[in-house]
Amino acid sequence: MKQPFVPPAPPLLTLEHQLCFPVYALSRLITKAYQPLLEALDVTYPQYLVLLLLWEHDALTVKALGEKLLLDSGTLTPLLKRMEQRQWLSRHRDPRDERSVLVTLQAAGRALQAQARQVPAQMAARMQLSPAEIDALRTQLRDLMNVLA
Amino acid sequence: MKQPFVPPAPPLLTLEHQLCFPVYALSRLITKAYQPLLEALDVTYPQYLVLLLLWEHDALTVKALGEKLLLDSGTLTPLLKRMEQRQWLSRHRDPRDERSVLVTLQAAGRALQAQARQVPAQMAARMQLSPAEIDALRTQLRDLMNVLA
DNA sequence: CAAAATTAAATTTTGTGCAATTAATTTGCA
DNA sequence: TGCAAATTAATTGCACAAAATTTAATTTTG
Repeated sequence: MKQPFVPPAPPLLTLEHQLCFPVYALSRLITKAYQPLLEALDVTYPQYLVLLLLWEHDALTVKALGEKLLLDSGTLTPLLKRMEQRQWLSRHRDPRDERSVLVTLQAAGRALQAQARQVPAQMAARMQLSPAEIDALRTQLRDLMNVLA
Repeated sequence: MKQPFVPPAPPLLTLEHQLCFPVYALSRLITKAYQPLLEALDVTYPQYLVLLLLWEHDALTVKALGEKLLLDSGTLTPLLKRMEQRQWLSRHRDPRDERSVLVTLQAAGRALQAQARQVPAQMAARMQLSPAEIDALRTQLRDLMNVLA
């Protein structure tokens, strides 16, 4: 016999019902999935993101990198210093505005691009998503980013 | 006059074309969005996730917490010690298996639940998504998690 | 039953992230 | 011109996050 309907109190305050957790956990899973691909280049995941930008733009200020990656100088400075030590990039004050530090891609950093060429396709395969699915999800997440940013 | 068609090399190796970056950035934006709500409870975001689980289960081993949150003991142990210092929880070896540490919610930790009651609704409002949209996105991200986990 | 293998945490090391503070410089504008 | 306000990075301190190693306890096996 059916029980009379009693609306249960919505159990919103559980891990299972949060949107935040899948984003948080997926972010770490993705970083972990990149790792075997990136360690061939001896790059960490955030360093790879910096390289993606420098491969496109060749030189950017710390501020510009921070705006594009949503990271502040407290995070970027030590990360960039490590990359500078490996001669992937150089860091110099902009002579026109001594407050700015210009980050410039070096030859060794440029050379990494060739080794990274297959990384996006390998990751796409790993995620078992079609290009269209990836595109749709990316757009959705970007929209949500714009709401929160 | 139209140029003859030359298929451009697909610019996959740019930040803009990565799925990983929106996930990574959104994760940090979400943590940041939680912060004003959580600092009223004086909890960090990962600590809040631990509390969500303990509010549901009352007591869990470090291993069980790690499996549910996808975090290892290197991350959890210092985090749990800080929560123990505040009397939100206790940490004791399981007498039946001394290898395991049982994490048990304390009264002060239970009391935080009342203060957190409105957090999920406030976050939902902040994200400007309907319950159905949240649910759909969560499912999609969970699926991707399962592929990568 | 004892050696080997497994399991669970803790510890150590390295690398982000971010808030808050500080220092240097540039810009606006009286 | 001169100087307060704004801008830009660096620095400091704390909290994750994960890999690798260590230690201790338990289970498996011969």
